[in-house]
Amino acid sequence: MRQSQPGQKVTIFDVAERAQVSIKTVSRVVNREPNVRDSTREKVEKAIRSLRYQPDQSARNLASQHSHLIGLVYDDPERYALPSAGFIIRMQQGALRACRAGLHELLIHPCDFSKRNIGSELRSLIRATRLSGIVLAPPLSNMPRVVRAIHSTNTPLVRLSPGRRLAQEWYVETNDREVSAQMIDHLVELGHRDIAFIKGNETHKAVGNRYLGYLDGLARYDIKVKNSWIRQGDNAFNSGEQAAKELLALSKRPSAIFAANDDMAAGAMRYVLRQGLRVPQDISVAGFDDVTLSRQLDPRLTTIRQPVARMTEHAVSLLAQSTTTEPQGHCVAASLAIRESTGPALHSR
Amino acid sequence: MRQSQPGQKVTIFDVAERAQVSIKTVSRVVNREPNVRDSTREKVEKAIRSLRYQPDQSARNLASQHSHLIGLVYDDPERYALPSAGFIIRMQQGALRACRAGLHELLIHPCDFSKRNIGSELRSLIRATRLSGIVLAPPLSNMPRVVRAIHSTNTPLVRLSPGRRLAQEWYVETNDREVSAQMIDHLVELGHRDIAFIKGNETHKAVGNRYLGYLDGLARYDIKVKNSWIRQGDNAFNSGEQAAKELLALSKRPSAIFAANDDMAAGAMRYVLRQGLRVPQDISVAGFDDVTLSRQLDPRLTTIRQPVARMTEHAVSLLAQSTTTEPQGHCVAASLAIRESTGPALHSR
DNA sequence: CAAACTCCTGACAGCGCTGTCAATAATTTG
DNA sequence: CAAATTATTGACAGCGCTGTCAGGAGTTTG
Repeated sequence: MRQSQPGQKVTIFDVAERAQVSIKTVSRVVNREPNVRDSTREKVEKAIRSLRYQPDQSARNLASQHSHLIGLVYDDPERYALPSAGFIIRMQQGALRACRAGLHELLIHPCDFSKRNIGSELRSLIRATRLSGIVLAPPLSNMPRVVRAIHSTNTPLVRLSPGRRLAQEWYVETNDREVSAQMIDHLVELGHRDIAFIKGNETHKAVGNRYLGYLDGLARYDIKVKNSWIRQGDNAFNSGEQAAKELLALSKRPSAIFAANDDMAAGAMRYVLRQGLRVPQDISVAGFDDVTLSRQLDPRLTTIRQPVARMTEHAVSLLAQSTTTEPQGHCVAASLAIRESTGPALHSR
Repeated sequence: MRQSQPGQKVTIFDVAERAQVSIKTVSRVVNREPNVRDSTREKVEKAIRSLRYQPDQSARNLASQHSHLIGLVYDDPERYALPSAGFIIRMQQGALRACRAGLHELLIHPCDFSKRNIGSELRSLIRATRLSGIVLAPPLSNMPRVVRAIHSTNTPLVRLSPGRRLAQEWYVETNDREVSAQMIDHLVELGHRDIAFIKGNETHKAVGNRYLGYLDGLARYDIKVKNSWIRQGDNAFNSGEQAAKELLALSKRPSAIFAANDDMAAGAMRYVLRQGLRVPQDISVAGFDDVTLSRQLDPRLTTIRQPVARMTEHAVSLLAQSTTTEPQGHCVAASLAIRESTGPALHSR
């Protein structure tokens, strides 16, 4: 009786023979197809276990005309200063989790979103590897050219935080706007009413939603929007610093600064501290994203944790259903991470 | 005459027909095999271009019995606080670059190095996907169990910064020890002679080499090694803080602190600053790794930049030759990143 | 000029699996 | 209980490519 000898490859034939069924039935069991009698299934599973059979991916791929490979496509951070590394790692982690649960492997494909020919690049990738599905991260998920290119290949696509959603499309998004308003709740609870906002770059639609959430939050407490307290940043550290400089120069300065992302919040906080002011005693600072940096700052930054991993995880599992189900969207909730950079407002000042 | 219609799959037959050769000859051209007449090669290449033919990976994989997939296996950072995210991203970037140059795709496989069964986990992965090669990052690259498991599958393996190198093995390493001594050069040039060292966890053999480099450096200038200035850390931020505390408590304190990694250096710097001392005016601090954090500290940390991306890039290209060449090692040079946390020693104190 | 090479090319048999479809077994229905 | 329906299984033909090997073209040698 043949046992799994190291190096020996166990094929579906071996399993079929051992279980006294046809290879097709083994295939059914492996692929979790319906219409297999329970007793047969068990028999086959037992044979699989005892032989330690593992289906050969390449063969499955060729025969089934798709690769069981999920592509995770995101903007290449090589151009950035790598602040997004943590973000990418978390995306990968979530996607990997779902891939393992299904029968998939993960192919990562960073690409430079400023390049013209991403469309054809992705088409090549898809043709060559026969990707079974694609998860597209922002800002690529908001680029019509890219989305169209993928659609033209008929490859199932799930977009992450798409700006405008089209009908009949798969997507996963977060409640940016809502949770952004929750940050205002938090600040108001601490006694703040003079809350400034540093806007981000609008290319990322999601970042725009954060501003709307800020407005929602203020409205909820009948706080009047003060335009001088709303500064435009560009998502980068420096622009946060600059915005803080402008805010502190005002005759009436805010007691709290909420930035549309952590980098800008960090920049703002640095400026505030350098001016000899204390955070949070003199001014509270809050960000959005919960990047690694936010926990390394002193004081640690209050921010909003994006459930990035859960988003990609969900996206991949949607992909698994995509052949059988109608397109649908999904919202994964973000949550506040309250740390030391926000504190009670000192009205006594 | 058939043109590339979107969605239409172009097979090797189409190309063969167009170029008036057999499919085997097309295959030869695609795979860059020798023994094809130049004129034939050009004819085929022209046909490939005009039809935009792309070989089907799955079919190649099945027929050739290997996957053209390179596995990048590293320790799962999910357990860590993600400081290593930048490191992982850079590994991926380098590997991807080489993969694209060759005809490969990259499969990432983070795994938890503390788990018992990584060996069988990797064997499964290899059998299922028929990985053509593996790049193994530290600390996994130093675990005999893991290395043995991979060897047992006869899959080409390149280890990154392996501790002990075995004969007849592929590896890529950096000159940690040497460059570590260069950091001493740098500090001595600034006038320092009282240089403390914070050792790291010895599991990472490479980290041990950094300590040796420190000793080499001191020896070079006939500086006597002072044991009280050598503290043991565990690679984490806190242990750096603790070490600095011990160092500052000494009657004769060092004028510079060199830590075996950036996290510990950052911890040390935080403690120094909190004591009201200035960096670098009162004490210089240097690290090793050039993690993202090091550029976000204030002052920015002088450190050593590991050419991580180039290491993996090289590793993948070694893999490509591995079938034809004898195993060999390779050393990629690291370099100093001198920033604001190191400065002239003030002997006048 | 035949013999002995080397270089180039093509025919053909799979690689290990899945899709299709037909056959058979089990179950329900009138 | 026969007929109709549904559930379960297997035979077989590829999926699109590469490895093997044999044969033809081109070159060199004695």
